Amino acid sequence: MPNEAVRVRFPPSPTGLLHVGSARTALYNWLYARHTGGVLVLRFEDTDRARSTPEAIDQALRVLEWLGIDWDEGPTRQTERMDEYVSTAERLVADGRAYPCYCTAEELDAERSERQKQGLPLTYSGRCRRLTDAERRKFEEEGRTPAIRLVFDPAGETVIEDVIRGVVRWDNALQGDFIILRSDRTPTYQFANPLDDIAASITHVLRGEDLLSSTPRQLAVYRAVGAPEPRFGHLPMILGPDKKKLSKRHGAVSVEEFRDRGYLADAVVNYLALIGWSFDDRTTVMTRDELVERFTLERVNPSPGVFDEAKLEWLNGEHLRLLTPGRFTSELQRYLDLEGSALAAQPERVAEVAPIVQEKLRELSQFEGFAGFLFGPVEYDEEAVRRVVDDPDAPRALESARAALEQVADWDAEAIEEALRGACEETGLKPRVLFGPVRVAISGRTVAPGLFESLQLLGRDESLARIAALGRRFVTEG
RNA sequence: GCCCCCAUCGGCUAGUGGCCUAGGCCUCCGCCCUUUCAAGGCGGCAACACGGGUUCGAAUCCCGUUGGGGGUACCA
Repeated sequence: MPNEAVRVRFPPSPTGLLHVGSARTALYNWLYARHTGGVLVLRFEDTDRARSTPEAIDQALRVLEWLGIDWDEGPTRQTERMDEYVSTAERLVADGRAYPCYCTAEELDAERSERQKQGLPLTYSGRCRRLTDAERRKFEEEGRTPAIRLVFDPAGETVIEDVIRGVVRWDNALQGDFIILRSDRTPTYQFANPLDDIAASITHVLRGEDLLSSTPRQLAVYRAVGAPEPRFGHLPMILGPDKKKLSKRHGAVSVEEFRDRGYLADAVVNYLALIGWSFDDRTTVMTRDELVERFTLERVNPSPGVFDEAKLEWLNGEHLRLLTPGRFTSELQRYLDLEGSALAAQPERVAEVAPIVQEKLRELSQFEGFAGFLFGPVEYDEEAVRRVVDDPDAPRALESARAALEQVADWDAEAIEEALRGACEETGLKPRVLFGPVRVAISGRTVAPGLFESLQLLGRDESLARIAALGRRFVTEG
């Protein structure tokens, strides 16, 4: 029943941190492979030796693992296949499909600016293609080492049926012969990339739109070596809030930063899937399995999308709530360990507190500020304290709460709630008026987990002590 | 300069000629939840870039303009 086995690939160049744009490309390839039961090939394009680093490879591997993107073949590296690129280039020269080019960078620049001036496309003139043997010998004697250029037939046009953009066409006369092997004998991206895809029998090339205009040149390589052509699908770019290509100056753009800030991999995957793809007109929160089941190329959008951190944050909250309590606790503990938080040293306490914050957090990084008062002494937020001090009902609220809580026999959330509501009736104070000061008294803030659960976890003595302590402020400050 | 791509609320998007006085989600604003709130519930603001066609009928098709993006390297 599967027609043609799908074979896709993700070929990052290990020259820096894995960008969210690259991660999205990896994700779409992975989703497509998993959805179709196909194969995902991982390969590192490290022919740019000056910029490629082993650290970047490790980092990319860790990020993919964290995101839960696994691959079926590889990882391979282009530097392992150097001989292959060179011998293929030589064969193309022997076949007359490529030729040595002796032009220097300066000559090329001059040519380009001249064409620029004339309003012509900036393509290579092809002058070295017509060199005589004698001229070649002369250049060699001058010590020039040639690069190899592939002959690009200027006749007609190159047409593809892009999987997500439809028909795209280019005038072949505007392409020009391009370099496939540098003068140092290393291959260019335009050459190594298609050759590797051919070797891996890739059926679908799904990549960013920034690579759309390099398609004709790569197709020329397929044709030169007589390989069957793949389908191409160019994914929309991810933009920053200013609609420019997303970059460092927009803030966090490496996937690791989001991991370190306490985002869940599932939330990041869900969010990334939604930039450029949608399932229908109403589904937003999806698990990894749902994404795999629903992902199709037909629903990928061709227009670029802005990276919206606010929505990622919200989605992360949704995914935090989707976790089972046990899983939430372990994710939280893992995050605290990673951050080197002091709270990480009290895993039992973390496990006790986790359930009462799971409904409220959007990011794991909020935990410490949100529930730190349950781990040690309170740190009073000045603003919160002032609100209590300015409240004429506060002294009465604190005193009645203290008195009521003192009478609680079994110190659990239910009994605590009953006692505090009783205090409301007795004093005639509205719950929000009475509970507010109590909250500040025990947590030091106006924002905290559920009040009754917090009191229970804090313990009777500590709770009463904190309420009394805040009450004393009225004596000294009032 | 030249080539290519894109164009629905502030953001992500649904919409493939009539179901659209354009739907959902995020943000923002307001209200509610006899517990604050960053959680939950409810409600509100807010868009088919512009101009021509085609058609009985256009957000949807065609052309142009404008705007944005990408490419134009011995980077990938």
